[in-house]
Amino acid sequence: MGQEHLGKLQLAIMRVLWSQGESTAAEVQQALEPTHGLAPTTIATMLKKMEAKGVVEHRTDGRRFVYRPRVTEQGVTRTMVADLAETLFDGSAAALVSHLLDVHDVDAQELAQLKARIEAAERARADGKPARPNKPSKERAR
Amino acid sequence: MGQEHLGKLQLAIMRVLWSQGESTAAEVQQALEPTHGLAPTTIATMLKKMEAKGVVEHRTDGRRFVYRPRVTEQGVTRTMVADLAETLFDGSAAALVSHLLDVHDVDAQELAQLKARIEAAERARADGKPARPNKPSKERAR
DNA sequence: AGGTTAGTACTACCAAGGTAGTCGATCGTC
DNA sequence: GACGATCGACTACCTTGGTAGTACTAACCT
Repeated sequence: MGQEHLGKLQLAIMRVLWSQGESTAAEVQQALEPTHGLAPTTIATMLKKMEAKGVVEHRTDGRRFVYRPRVTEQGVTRTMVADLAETLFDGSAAALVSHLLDVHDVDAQELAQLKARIEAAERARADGKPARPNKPSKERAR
Repeated sequence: MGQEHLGKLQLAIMRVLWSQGESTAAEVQQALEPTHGLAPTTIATMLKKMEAKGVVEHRTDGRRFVYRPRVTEQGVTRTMVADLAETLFDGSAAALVSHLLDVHDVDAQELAQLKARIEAAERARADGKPARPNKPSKERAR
């Protein structure tokens, strides 16, 4: 099963891969050097574990391993947010949004932007557009 | 630092404590029986670990341990959401909301509610003070 | 060719969540 | 007073993320 459930370091590594495209462990390590001062071997090990999990894959170029993402940023973000929404809000995206408005600060400017987005979404609904053919709305029974 | 960072089982246990108030390990286990079919010892161990972390505490009633939450549901939810927003959206609540509108289905009715909330928040901003009119009851009981 | 270097593999550790068995003290009962 | 049922304590194991040292090997440099 493709668990696209990543930890912080794994996320950071994926971001390098997403933005830089194919990279070797050393390249990833260099990119992460400023923020995470980690040993090259740490990155290499992490990449290996991530390959075992299926989120990256590698090809061999001479004796270097060139890694490439196997999942998209959207996909990862999506499943991670969905997962949190699931455990915390019984799967309701609306409840999560609600919580965010309640408890986390969103400044006036952002509020206005959000309102515009919502109105856009409403218009899309009204136009009868499926808005976005996404996954088959899996029943969240529980 | 109070790590109020809970896993799924820990969350489930906390929910029992939050809704039932003080409970023994056995009571928690019984409450969770239908959904998680776990051994009583598992719950007891988990409670012990959770106490070590500071999210619950116990008092002794005869030889039974009666556990009680030390953190609130709001607090836990808040830090967990904030944490996800941090790792995924660089701490921006607005970006997370944006993502939710983008990618996760929020039906028309929910959109309308959300819009109302945003407008309320905007008014609150303008008035400078609190005011949280209708909170759509975070409804998750089953 | 021989030595240095780069780069992966292998191995090991720690912490935390999750899962559960066994032990020991105690309580109620016969 | 012995006896089984309770219940917490202790212990152990598995998994995963995170971290890194050591070993091996192939390439490169002189």
